[in-house]
Amino acid sequence: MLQLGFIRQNTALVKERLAIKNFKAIDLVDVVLQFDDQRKKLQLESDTTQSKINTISKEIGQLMAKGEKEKAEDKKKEVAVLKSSLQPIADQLQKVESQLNDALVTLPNLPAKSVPPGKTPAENITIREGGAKPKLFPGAVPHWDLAKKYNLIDFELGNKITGSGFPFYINKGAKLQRALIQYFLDYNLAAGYTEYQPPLMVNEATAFGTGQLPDKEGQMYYMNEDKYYMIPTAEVPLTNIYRDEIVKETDLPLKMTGYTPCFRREAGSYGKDVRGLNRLHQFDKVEIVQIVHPDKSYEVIEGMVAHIEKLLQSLELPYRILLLCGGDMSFASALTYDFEVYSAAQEKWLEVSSVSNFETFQTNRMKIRFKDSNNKTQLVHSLNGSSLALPRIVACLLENHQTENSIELPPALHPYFGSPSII
RNA sequence: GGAGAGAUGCCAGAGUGGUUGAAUGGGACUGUCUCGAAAACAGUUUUACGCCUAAUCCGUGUAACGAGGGUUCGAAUCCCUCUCUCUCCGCCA
Repeated sequence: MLQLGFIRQNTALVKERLAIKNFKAIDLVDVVLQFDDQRKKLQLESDTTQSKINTISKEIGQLMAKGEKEKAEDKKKEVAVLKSSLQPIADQLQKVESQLNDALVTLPNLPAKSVPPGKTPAENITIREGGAKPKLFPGAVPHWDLAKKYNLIDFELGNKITGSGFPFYINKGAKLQRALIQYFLDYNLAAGYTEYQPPLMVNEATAFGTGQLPDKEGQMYYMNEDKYYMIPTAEVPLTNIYRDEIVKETDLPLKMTGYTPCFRREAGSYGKDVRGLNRLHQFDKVEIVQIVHPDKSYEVIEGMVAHIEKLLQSLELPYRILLLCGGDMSFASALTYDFEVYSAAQEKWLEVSSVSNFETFQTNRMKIRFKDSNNKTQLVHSLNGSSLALPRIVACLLENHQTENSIELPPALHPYFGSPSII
């Protein structure tokens, strides 16, 4: 969430930036400030009264010790009066605080200066492209056909066992998944990330910390009995590792990576977008997360982009990097780059990674801070990126590298897969 | 799932109703000493939100001893609920 002090000091700028993000309820900014004014006023009243009560209570203690009971009784009456006057103020304060909080939490993060205006994905800016689109032979087919032909993935079986969007990976298909995960993790470890295997279910505080709640509640599977959410991405447990902590400045940057299945309800999705591996309810992903010094985050995000770009190059897939426009960015992000790979048989681009700088939006919710050289506590910045989401990578590997009677894998995968091709 | 014990500051660990935001020890930091270091000695050492302020300094108020309620003039200390940890039993990959 945004920092109140910042909103107060830069009200015009905040409104201007929110507009770039295509946020409709700009008036909420003023509402927030009004609630904050009320809150301060009420707190002053409440604190002053409480202070008086505390003073008198101490006096009562001293009187009792001296045995001056009557005087003490008089003081008690005094306190009773103060307390009854405090009650309505305290109630009001609590109400205003929760109203303030509700409104504040509804405001999305401000887009960075470099974010282009725009409302739809069409207005995203292509930063660069790499890798050549392959020329497929006549008769080349989409990945769902290849998956069947080589018995790699069974979608129907997944339907039987769970439901649509929960495929089985079989034989070489399962091994390819395992190879990719291992390769991606090793690649991240070599770049200095620490590997974590986090829980796949998280509690409410955790889901709130990274911004899934209250905004994207319907996107997550929920365990009603235990009040746990299935993670939609490893970002959620990984970023929350340092929730409510004041880290040492010298420990920054904190770099975490982890492989997890991800669970998304994807309510409302249908049609050809969900065909095959394009959109699933459960999929595998390797994630990278960084907690960094606020001065460094924009440098770090470029580093993360370069990191993922090299990984994609090693897979020999045609890709492009998009700078997302204001309207297409997520609620919590200040700057997002999307990576898309070209699916040659479907003849379309598929998103396989999203790299974002959240600045203090998440860390303000999670209270992840550090002490700077002046010994002042301030919020760190958080970032994350997929490196990478597996299904669409698999789809493109299968489609783009298919030959008449096999699928050739890029050399980087050979040691992990144990063979140069899928036959 | 059943029975019992417990949850205090960076860590260990006191504290069972009244100057306790919190003893003591350790750690960390600062200073003295030293060529430097160690030792010794002295000092400092939580966070959030108000007020004051040019100030994120200083001063000052309120709150926080797992979380949320309650009793009381007053609660870390008493009561209730929840969460978590430990021990024993049961179950079990």
